Amino acid sequence: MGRAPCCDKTKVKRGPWSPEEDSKLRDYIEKYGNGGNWISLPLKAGLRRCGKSCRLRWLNYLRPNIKHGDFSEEEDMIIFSLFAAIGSRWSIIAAHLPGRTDNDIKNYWNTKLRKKLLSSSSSSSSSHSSSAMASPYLNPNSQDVKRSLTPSVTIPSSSYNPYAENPNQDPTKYLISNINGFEADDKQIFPYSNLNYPQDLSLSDSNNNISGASGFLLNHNMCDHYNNHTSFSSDVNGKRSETMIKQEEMMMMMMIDHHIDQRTKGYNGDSTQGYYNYYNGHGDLKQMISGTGTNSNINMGGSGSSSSSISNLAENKSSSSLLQHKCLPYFYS
DNA sequence: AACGGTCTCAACCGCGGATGG
DNA sequence: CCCATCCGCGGTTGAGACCGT
Repeated sequence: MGRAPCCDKTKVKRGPWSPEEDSKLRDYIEKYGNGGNWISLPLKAGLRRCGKSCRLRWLNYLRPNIKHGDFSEEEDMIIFSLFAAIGSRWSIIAAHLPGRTDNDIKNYWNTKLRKKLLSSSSSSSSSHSSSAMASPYLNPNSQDVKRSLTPSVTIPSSSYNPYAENPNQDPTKYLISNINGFEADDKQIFPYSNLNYPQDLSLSDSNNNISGASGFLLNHNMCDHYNNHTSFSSDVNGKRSETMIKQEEMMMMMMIDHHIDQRTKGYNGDSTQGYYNYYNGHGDLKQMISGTGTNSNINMGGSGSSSSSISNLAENKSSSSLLQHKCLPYFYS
């Protein structure tokens, strides 16, 4: 016995919305809101539509400040990064892309980005590219990743090749799930659904410098990592699983690569040094973030003489405003 | 111009979770 | 607790647009 339908489908209109219906729905919601009840809204608004259909139409199309089409390369980058980190949680990804809807991002992924990912992962050679599509963290086997990390990286090459071992499996899913390595317990590691992240983060800093986007992603990941460090440190049995370690490694690789990528574009954002160091086992993450460590290897780098910890960066007005105002509270909360 | 294949994206479907009685 | 209801989400569908022949 199946689930009862949410409405009587014989009495509601289905299919594309007419301009008149859009107008009715928009007018009603702008005047009264949805009243906390989508099911009863269509009746009140004089629409012969299912409440769920109204909700969808509003959220995906009529809602103010919706952006459609023309995803920027930075948005691609963010989608790639978040998809690699959390998978197909479109609503969460959408929350990081102001004006974009989960449906839009899902469609965009399925029709465009997914293909680009597959094409980039299948072309193994390439010099380091600044293109989001060719970003080597999507293919940890790439020579670029190996070159950008130290020889201590010990990721079995075959296990990351979606074609070598699982030719019949959806290569995208396999690739991503192996980058993540945490299909089963990702909520423990990246509990995005429970985060208190501010939803209004902009993607640029106060100077409209895109390095803010870099810092945004980077530091959200770092926030996660930091806030859940105990989850990384051990499982319920007090052990660190290979999966957990791999997750950390992969996240670090992503961060490093993303920053290298940003720098090749001429952005002078946060240094990658701290991530290298952490990745290479020289730093303690909490020390690295708080700047309390004594080993210079644990600082967050910064180019030239301006190396600093994250907390120092927070004092620096030239650093990302996101870092200063949005992310740090989460480090210290 | 006609046709068939492919692509896009708005909309639908059904499930799981949250909430409240 | 249990149950009913609703919300929100991700997967899927299909009509129309687009493109190549």
